[in-house]
Parts: sequence; structure tokens; C-alpha cells
Amino acid sequence: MCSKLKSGCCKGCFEEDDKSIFVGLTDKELDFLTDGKQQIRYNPGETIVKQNTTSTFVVCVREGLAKLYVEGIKGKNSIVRLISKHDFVTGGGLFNGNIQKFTISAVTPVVCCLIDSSKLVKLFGENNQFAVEMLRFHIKQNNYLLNKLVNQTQKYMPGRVADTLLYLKNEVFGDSTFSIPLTRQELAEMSNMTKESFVRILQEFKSSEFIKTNGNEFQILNESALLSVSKNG
Amino acid sequence: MCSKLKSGCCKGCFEEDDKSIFVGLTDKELDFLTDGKQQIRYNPGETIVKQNTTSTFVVCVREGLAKLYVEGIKGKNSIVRLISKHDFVTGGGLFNGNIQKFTISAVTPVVCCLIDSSKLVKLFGENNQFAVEMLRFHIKQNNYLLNKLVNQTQKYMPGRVADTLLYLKNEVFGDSTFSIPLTRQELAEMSNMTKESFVRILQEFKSSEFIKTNGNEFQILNESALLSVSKNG
DNA sequence: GAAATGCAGATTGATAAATATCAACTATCC
DNA sequence: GGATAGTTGATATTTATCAATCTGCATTTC
Repeated sequence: MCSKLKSGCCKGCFEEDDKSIFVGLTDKELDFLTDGKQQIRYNPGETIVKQNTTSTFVVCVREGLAKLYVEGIKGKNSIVRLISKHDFVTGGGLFNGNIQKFTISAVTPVVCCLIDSSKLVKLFGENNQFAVEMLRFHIKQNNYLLNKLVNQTQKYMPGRVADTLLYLKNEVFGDSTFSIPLTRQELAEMSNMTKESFVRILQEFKSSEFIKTNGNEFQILNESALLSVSKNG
Repeated sequence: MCSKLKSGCCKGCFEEDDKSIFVGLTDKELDFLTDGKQQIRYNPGETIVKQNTTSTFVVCVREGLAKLYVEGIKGKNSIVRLISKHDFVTGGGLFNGNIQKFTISAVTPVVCCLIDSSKLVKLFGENNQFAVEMLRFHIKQNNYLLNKLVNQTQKYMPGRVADTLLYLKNEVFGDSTFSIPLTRQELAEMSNMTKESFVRILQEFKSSEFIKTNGNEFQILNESALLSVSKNG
């Protein structure tokens, strides 16, 4: 199933910019961490982590795509990021009274490992390198959120749609052609607008030949134009 | 000037919810940290940290009020948070190639200590408790940003103005009556809107008797009404 | 197996609401 | 008395809402 080898799970699970958070752990520490961890399969639509509940585990995705979103006011959701292979998620589950600040649900079938936070905390006390790696991870997370905050609050809708498309290309699929298992509604929730607005701007981008779409197939034709829109030209 | 006593600076400097980040440091470690640190005075308007520059220090405010903001597109600024006595700020200065993701500038005269990041990093390697405290700090920061992201993107202007007023009361001044050394423009930048819009909503709140203002003197008369507006009623 | 049916998501149009912009005016502080 | 911040009004732009239609796909029905 899920080997404990450094090269596999969990070392490989927690890859972040080609540098695993778990790189500094000894075999023994890795064993401690992975003993009793749960590897679970979720079907599309299923909730992995539920906002406002307490849960004490962190999530590491092995397969599939999940969305991390905040359930806001009047039924509005904001998708903050997509989680895919090798992504690692800690939230309220680490300190802060364990209250989750967001929901994670499976978009495609997801296989992920749930590791109890208390194990991480114990390892922090034993292995400095590990605590520092986790700190580094959270600082990166901080910068991502800060950047997202400014982009979402300062840009008009076309800039936000361009951001979403570029995010999908660069951070999720790594290819200018991709097939998205998300509805227009969900893409709109990534861009904090209504689905109608999102669709209209997609049409503009299509008629300007910045992109090509066919259902869920997307192709970015003119990335520099999107970048320019993103910078709000 | 700035004693190295646990009860004073720097222990006291880094207070966060009555629990100092520096609580786990030994006297020797504290000495190491504070030796050669710079205590600087800034005049109102002066820049303490400049976005997109590299700088390797973290900031700890002893006196005064500063604003932490992102310089966005087309000259728009977003004030992310206010920094006052005992607040601690790390940013791009810690890992991430030391590139600052935001600007910090003094609103009132500010006295603060600048500590080189490399000293923190060295202590992380020696004192686990310290690394964990720093991690805890950043996770809290994360939750703050996540919350701010959703509030700013999902709420209409009245909700955002209510949030700003409640933030000032609860997080900055700790009193329902306060005098703000910020312009309307800056208050608007905290709420991500134009100053004209901010002023109009202030007037609505005044005529509804939620608040009373006289220049920079603010008084919150009906906090539960503001809370209700914040929740977008 | 082919046509009819149903349904959910996608798209489009018309309109209303929210927000920004621009201009004018007022107050205030050195 | 001039500069700066604050306020107000009129208007334009951006964005959401509501309603209608369309599309693709699966299922039923014959």
C-alpha cells in the first residue's frame, strides 16, 4: 500500500518545491510518524476536512484533486487553493485549539494520508530541522495568502480570471493545455465572482484569442496577454 | 535604553496573547539575540521595511503605531494590519530569499528593534521550543490572513467598514472610544475601498447611531449592530 | 437501436445593485 | 490664507441578480 521508505510515502508525499518537509527525519522518526496513519480514499464530493469542526490530523494527498475552501457568508464559498499529489495541508489542526478554518473536499477520487498532529508536535520537540521545515512551509503559505488577498481585493474581474487560469496552468497542471474537473461555479469561486461573470470573461478571452475552450478542455494560447490582464492593463 | 531582562525587551517585546515567543529562551540565548540589535526611532511617514527589497531583519515594535501594507497595482495600497507595542513582524525576511512582500511604515513616531533573521535561524537550531513558538505564531498569522481574505472578498462595503471599526476597537485600541492617527484614505485602505465610499458608510453608521465621530475621535455606540452588519445582515 | 425525455451545467440577455470616479465644496490646521 | 484632509453630489463603471435559453449526456421508452 504505502511504504515507509524515504523515497516513497511519506517523504515523497510532502514534496514542496522539490524539497520535502520530511527530508530531515531519521528512519526511526519516519516510522513513528507513519505508524498508525490512515490512508483513505474519498469519492468526488466527499468532505475530507470540515470547517468549524475540531480535527487533529494533517492531510497529505497521494492521488487526485481536492479543493480547499472557506464557507463564507450567505452560502458563498471561496476556493483558496487546489490540493493535488504531494500537497500537504495543515490548518487549524495544528495548534489554535484544533478548529479547522476551512473545508477540504474531493473533486476527483482522492487518496490521502491523515496523520495525527500530536505526532508532528512530538517530532518538533525532537528534531529541529523538522520544525524549521514546517516553519518554512508556513511562511510560504503566508506569502501565498498575502498575495492572494491583494490580488483578489485590488483587481477587477478580468484580472482575477486571468490569475485563476495562470494558477491552473502553472501550479496545478503545469501545462498550457489541461482538462479541469471543476464546474464553472467552482472556477468562479476560485476567482470570487459569480459563475455568470466568470463565463462572460471567458468569452472575452476566447474572442480575443487568449484562450481556447471546449467544455472542460482549456488551452492557453497567449500567456503574455493573460499576464498583462493579470497586471491590470 | 533597552534592557535584556526577560521581563523587559526582548521578552516583553514579543508578547502575543500574553505569551511571549521568547519565553523558552535561556538568558544566554536572549543575550545572543539582543547583542548588536538595533533600536531605531522612526518619524511618522518613514519607511521601516520596503516591499520588494531584500532585508534580513525582523521587526519588534516597542512604541508607536505602524502600518503593514502591500503596494498593489495602479498605486493602490492595501493595509493588512496595524502594528503596535509588542507586535512582532517577520515577512519575506525569514527564508524565501529575504524578499519583503510588504511595506511597513510609521504612522506615529515608532521605536522598534531590528533583529537579524540569521540569529533567529541559529536559535531555531538550538532551541526547539523557540522554533515551535515561531511556528505557532505563523500559523496564527495564516488564520488571520485566511479570515481577512474571505471577509474582504465576500462582504459588501458596509460589512468591511464594520470589520475595520471592530478591528480597531478590539485589536488595536482595546476600547470603544479611540483616537485614530490615520487618515480616511488609510482607513479606506484597511477596508479595500475608496475614501469617498468609506466616508459615506461612516455617515450611514453615524445616522444609524452605531458610532459617533468627531474628526479622528471615534466612539462605538452599538457594537452588536456593527457585528450584525459585519455578518452581512 | 433510435428517438424521446429529463436534467444539470453552461451560456446569454436584460436589469438592478454596488462601487468608483470626478468635481465641487467645506473644514481645519499651521 | 493656502494647503491638506474631509465631505457631498452627480455620474459612470463594474458586478450581481434574475430569467430564459441552450447544450451535452444519460436514461427511458418504444
